[in-house]
Amino acid sequence: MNMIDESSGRETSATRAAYISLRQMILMGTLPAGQKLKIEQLRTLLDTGASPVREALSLLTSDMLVERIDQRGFRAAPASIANFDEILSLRCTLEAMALRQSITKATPDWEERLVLSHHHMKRSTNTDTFEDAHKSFHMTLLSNADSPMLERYCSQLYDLNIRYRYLAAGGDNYQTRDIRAEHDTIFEAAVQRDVETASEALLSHYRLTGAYLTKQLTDL
Amino acid sequence: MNMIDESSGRETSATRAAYISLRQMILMGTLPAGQKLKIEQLRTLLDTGASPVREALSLLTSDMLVERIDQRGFRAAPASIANFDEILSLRCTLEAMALRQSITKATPDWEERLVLSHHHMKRSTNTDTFEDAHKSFHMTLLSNADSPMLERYCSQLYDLNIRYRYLAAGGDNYQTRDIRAEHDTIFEAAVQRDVETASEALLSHYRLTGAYLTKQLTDL
DNA sequence: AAGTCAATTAATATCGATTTTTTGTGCGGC
DNA sequence: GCCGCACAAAAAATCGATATTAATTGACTT
Repeated sequence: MNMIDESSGRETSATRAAYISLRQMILMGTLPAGQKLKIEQLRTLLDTGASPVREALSLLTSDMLVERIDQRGFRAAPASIANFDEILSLRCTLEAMALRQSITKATPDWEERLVLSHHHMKRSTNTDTFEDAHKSFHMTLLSNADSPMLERYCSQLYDLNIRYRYLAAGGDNYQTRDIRAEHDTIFEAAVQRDVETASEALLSHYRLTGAYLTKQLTDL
Repeated sequence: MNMIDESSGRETSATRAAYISLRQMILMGTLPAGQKLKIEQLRTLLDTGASPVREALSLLTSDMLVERIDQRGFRAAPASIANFDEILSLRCTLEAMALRQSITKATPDWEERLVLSHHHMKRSTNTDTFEDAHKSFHMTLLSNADSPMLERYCSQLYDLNIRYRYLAAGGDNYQTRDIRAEHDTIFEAAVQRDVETASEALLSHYRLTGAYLTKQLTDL
């Protein structure tokens, strides 16, 4: 979302706290897709007021994680194979676009950030840390495109995708394939400023994961 | 945005009313880009409560027409040439994608809707009506892609673009070129299910308008 | 003259209560 | 037995007031 968060850290507003909790709960499936989200229910669950909850839900609407129906409250965004396919397809288009721009404009600074985030990702051991590092790596890849809206869309789509990973197998779909190698390929190509190889690798990375998840999702 | 509005018409909620007014004011420049949006100020301006205003602003955040800074309120999204270029570039990519899918899946029903919206657009005389009909035509073109998120993005970007038209010349940039012919070309190609011609025409339509607006914007 | 800090002011965020609106239910009428 | 209607319960939207937080001002120091 576009809530500008200066150097995070401290517990700022009640709204922000609610936003973060709710977001997490929706991504991880604690709040199932499609479920009605009643203010009162969440108010007690998060132990906060109705206003922060309401506002947090409004904000989640920007992320397409929550739907708002006028006069009829909120619900967690529904999930479906069709929706998953759509996300996948949009990601492929938009990330490819962003990555191309990013590499084209490559600078030493970006290169360094890339090296670092790649390194962090490789070091991350537990699933939780890895999740963050993984997103960070992917976003760093795109960060040099110098296109805030495009980056925002990509970030949004990335998060939407997370939800389907949890849906498919409790969020732990990383060990199943040799993802490391795929990341390395993308990383190397990016550093070499090889646009074609990098975007090919990125797309294939997504399509493989996509196919894998689709299978999981249809099976159950 | 994704506020699901069943068969509009009646004045539903105060929030919705505020949303519509504020949106219009931002698009038309009544509320200038980048301006701080104080709740109290808007509350009196719209003659409504603080809660609806606040919520409306939150919703406008989804449309990227308003930015929210935690603990520091809202402001109208800034405008810049860079931002305009970004919008243009994203529109080209996403609309081309949508149009391709739309035409590929062409059905008689879609064709009919297209004919109708094209007709309406041609009939629209005054600027105000035309604006709606124009958007409707463009969205109908994409509506058969059967990809809600993609359509939402396109709609969003369309609206963001409107703002720059107003910024450039009071919203009335239509008479300046022979837009009719361009629309006709797109329309004909779409009905003929000629993907290549249609997307080429659409892109050129956007790029021409883009170049024109960029010129206007830099001149002043 | 510039920078810092405290007090003041302005604006946002939040709460608790009230008003609308929607949803759910049972009672006749057909 | 099913539809439509009033009524009751539940939930959302909204209001008005208060608590927090950020922005501003101006005196004071260096």
